[in-house]
Amino acid sequence: MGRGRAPCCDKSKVKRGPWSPAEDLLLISFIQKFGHDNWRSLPKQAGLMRCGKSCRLRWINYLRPDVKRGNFSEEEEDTIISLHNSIGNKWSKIAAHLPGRTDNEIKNVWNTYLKKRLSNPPSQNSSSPAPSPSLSSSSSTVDKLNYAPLPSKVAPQPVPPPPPTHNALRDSSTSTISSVSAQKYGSVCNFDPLFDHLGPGLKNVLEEVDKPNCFVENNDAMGMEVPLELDCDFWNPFDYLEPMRPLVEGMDARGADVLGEETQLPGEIAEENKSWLRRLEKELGLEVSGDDSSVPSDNS
DNA sequence: AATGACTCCAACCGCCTCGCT
DNA sequence: AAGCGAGGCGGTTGGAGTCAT
Repeated sequence: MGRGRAPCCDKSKVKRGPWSPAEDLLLISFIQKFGHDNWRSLPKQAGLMRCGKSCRLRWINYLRPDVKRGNFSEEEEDTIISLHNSIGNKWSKIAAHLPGRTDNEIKNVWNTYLKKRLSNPPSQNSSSPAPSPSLSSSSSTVDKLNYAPLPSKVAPQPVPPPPPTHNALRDSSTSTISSVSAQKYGSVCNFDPLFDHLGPGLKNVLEEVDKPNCFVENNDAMGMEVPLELDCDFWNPFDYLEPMRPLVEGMDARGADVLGEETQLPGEIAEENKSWLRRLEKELGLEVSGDDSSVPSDNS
């Protein structure tokens, strides 16, 4: 009589293992449009060959706009230790005290780093303190799959400034980006100058993500609105893609001028970014645009 | 250069809880 | 009250990257 738990999905028909960028984009796009009322039915509706649980986990642990990545601060570590002392392995409860951190991440940090540190405290005056987990992670698989820069142990990358907030974008007097012509950024899909250089495949993917809900193109001032479903300031698909977009001097991670002046003429894109686009298209298995034949096909 | 041990963390698994009927 | 389905949680694992030899 139905004893035993029904499997959450037909495991023979679902894809498992690491998520591809294209799957991430599908999931993000769907949740932006429709939210996630029903995780079980979500993958089918979104066109994902994934288990609902897997989608939920991927969203919560990685794709949510408010997920904080990178080093745990000392305060955060202290909070974890202190809460763990009092409530034990209640990772979700601990995570509730650390905005932007997920239970899974906290659990991993505890198991791989904090637990060891506590059981084997660094000797007094040690000149080689135990590395923080994020610092020791270097550029592992994780970095490859997460589409977000993590500090490297060897040569920490400069962390790009956070994306401009929705309000900042609206405020033409303060936004560095808004110093560029409103015409250029008037439409959401054109927000990133790189859009002009996308091949058709990547353009379709990114526009699909951006168009319906990430912003609404009503074009007063900058013409941008945050979707009702997402309580976030700003989301740019470029921030989530792998390989990581190269940093170009004088520009932020999305290629926007960070100096308050236009370092590039409208429509001009750093070669590094063009090359990055081509690699991205190849990686995603999309049609590679041909407007840039000068870019070497491989090895950066 | 090769390779085996170790580290780390995303993803999976299965149980628990909760809400609905 | 009991059964069921779905979401949530915590433990565990797989495998890529790094380090040591």
